[in-house]
Amino acid sequence: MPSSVLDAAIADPASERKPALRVLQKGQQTKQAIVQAAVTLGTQVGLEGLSIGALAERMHMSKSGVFAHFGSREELQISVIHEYFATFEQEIFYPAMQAPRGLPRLRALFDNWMKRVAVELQSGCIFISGAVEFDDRIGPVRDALANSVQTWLSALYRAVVLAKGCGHLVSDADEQQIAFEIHALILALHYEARFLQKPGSLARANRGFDDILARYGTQVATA
Amino acid sequence: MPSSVLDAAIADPASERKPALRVLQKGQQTKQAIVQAAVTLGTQVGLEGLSIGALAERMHMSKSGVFAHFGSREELQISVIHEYFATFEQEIFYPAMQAPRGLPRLRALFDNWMKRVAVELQSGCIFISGAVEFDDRIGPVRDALANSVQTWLSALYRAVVLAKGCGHLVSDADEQQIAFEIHALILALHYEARFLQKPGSLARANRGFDDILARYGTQVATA
DNA sequence: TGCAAAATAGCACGGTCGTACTATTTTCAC
DNA sequence: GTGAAAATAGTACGACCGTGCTATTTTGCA
Repeated sequence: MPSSVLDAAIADPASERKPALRVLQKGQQTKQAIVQAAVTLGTQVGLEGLSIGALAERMHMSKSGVFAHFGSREELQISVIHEYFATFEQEIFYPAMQAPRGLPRLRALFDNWMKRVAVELQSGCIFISGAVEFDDRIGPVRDALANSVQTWLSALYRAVVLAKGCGHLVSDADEQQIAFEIHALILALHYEARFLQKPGSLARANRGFDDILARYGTQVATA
Repeated sequence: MPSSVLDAAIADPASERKPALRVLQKGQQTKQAIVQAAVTLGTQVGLEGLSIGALAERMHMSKSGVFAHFGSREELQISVIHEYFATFEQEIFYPAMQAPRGLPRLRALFDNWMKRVAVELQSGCIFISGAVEFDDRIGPVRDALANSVQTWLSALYRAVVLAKGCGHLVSDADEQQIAFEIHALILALHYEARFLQKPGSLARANRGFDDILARYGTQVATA
């Protein structure tokens, strides 16, 4: 899939002589707007609940007008997953990379995540709802979702490994276990705050994270 | 809703004179069979994915034949929730009550839960998928689901409180925090093992529970 | 400014859904 | 065995779904 003029020219050499292949401005522009709206809608009703008709209505477009941009519902769902992952990177991952390696960065990662969860408690998280919807299915949508989640959790895991490498975590700390437990806190927060609407959940997730650091952190880190 | 002949007689005094109101055997019998099949189907496709047509096909019945037992799809969903909760009680809660109060009982509760999760990793858990499906909806189905989950989590919470009361947990242990973290382990296990199919998840959930007990348990308990 | 191509709309089809209404079959006390 | 009531089947309706096909409109370089 060519994403720029350059890519298109490389992919199709004929375009050098026949310059009919030009930059499509309007199309890609509205497509991006559709995907944005689809993410908003998808966080509310899930990837499965996302329908082209409802999306078209929200965009003040016809069903076929929306449909033409993707060619299939699955392609729309995959676009939503990619876009959602991009905002995850933008809001959580990249800012955390500014923090110094080790425990500060790990803490920044978690804190940014928690800040985002505070938003998601009103709308929902596609990585969580999608996991439930596609856990026993196969196909490209599941693959896209699983890959995105895997990439994200790997980033978390690498932050833990790096923290241990910096001597910020005790030498016998199990990085996989720590990543598992951090993930667990986020999932429980979503469940108890969003579905059960139980107060104090946010504080409990934070406290759980602090406890993990207290258990595995070294004096070097706290100093 | 009269669930026995006695209840029916009490609810409607006329039935004493007019014995036309008799025990309906066949009907309730097949209704129970339908609910059982609906639970099996529901754990696979979720409460929202549960359709009367698919259920009828699996039961070798007509759509209207199945429908007549419930009167609405919502009532079917609620029946499924109740039935699912009952098996939760049967397989996890009641057996754990046999264990002595305190930490042994808490551990039995968790162990039984883990045993059930091992089964659910192939099929799914309605309490988890339902939470995602109904987290921003209102109505009787959401209420039934939330109530069942609340009841279940309260049982877990009370087991923690009881353990602390027995002196099996340190006096400054936060029971809500402990219940939150145990719940978190189960959710992460479902996510990582069922959706991501990551090996070692079961061991990590078990290790997380052991860590909680190691942190908050007293010498009295381990002795 | 014209004109090809891209973007969007309109329409139709087959499918599934929940459910209302009616007909048929089965159950079970007398 | 009979007959009323319960259980089940049959059928139809309107709504929404994804998607293919054919207009119509809009875009943007020549």
